[in-house]
Amino acid sequence: MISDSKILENFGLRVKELRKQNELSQEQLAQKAKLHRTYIGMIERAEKNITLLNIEKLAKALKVNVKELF
Amino acid sequence: MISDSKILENFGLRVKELRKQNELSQEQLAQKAKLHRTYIGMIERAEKNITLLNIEKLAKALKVNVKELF
DNA sequence: ATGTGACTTACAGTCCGTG
DNA sequence: CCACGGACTGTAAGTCACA
Repeated sequence: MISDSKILENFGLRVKELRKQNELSQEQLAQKAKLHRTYIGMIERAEKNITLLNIEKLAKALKVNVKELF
Repeated sequence: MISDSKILENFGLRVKELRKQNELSQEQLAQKAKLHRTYIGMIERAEKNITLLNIEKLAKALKVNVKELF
């Protein structure tokens, strides 16, 4: 746990949920978002405090507005 | 310019807008969000790629959901 | 009240791998 | 296919003096 806030957890769960809906593996999502495969895993497990530019990359790869990730 | 994306700009403008609506100075917002005054300025000017935990701090200080910052 | 340059420390993010 | 680890590099976090 890197923080006592739930926001990273919720964000990670949301990414996982949308990734599944798009039938993507972590690796495929990583490719689409131009991020590293291990990093996607860390985000889903709420182990990293993601930055805004990468949030946008994920939103695009998952075909949703940034808003819908929250 | 730290990126060719507009998301940091839009985010900064949104923070500034909400800050004005709450009639706060950058200094006062910084205090409420437990961030540094100069850091708030950098965010509003889109000079920093803010992380999710700090986005949450700003949302709380501005009394909106994270969603509403986008 | 805010912008800016300079700075150090912490951690975002990558890359190699394993079970 | 994913969780997790170690080692690494780049950049965000956070602060300050001064304009």
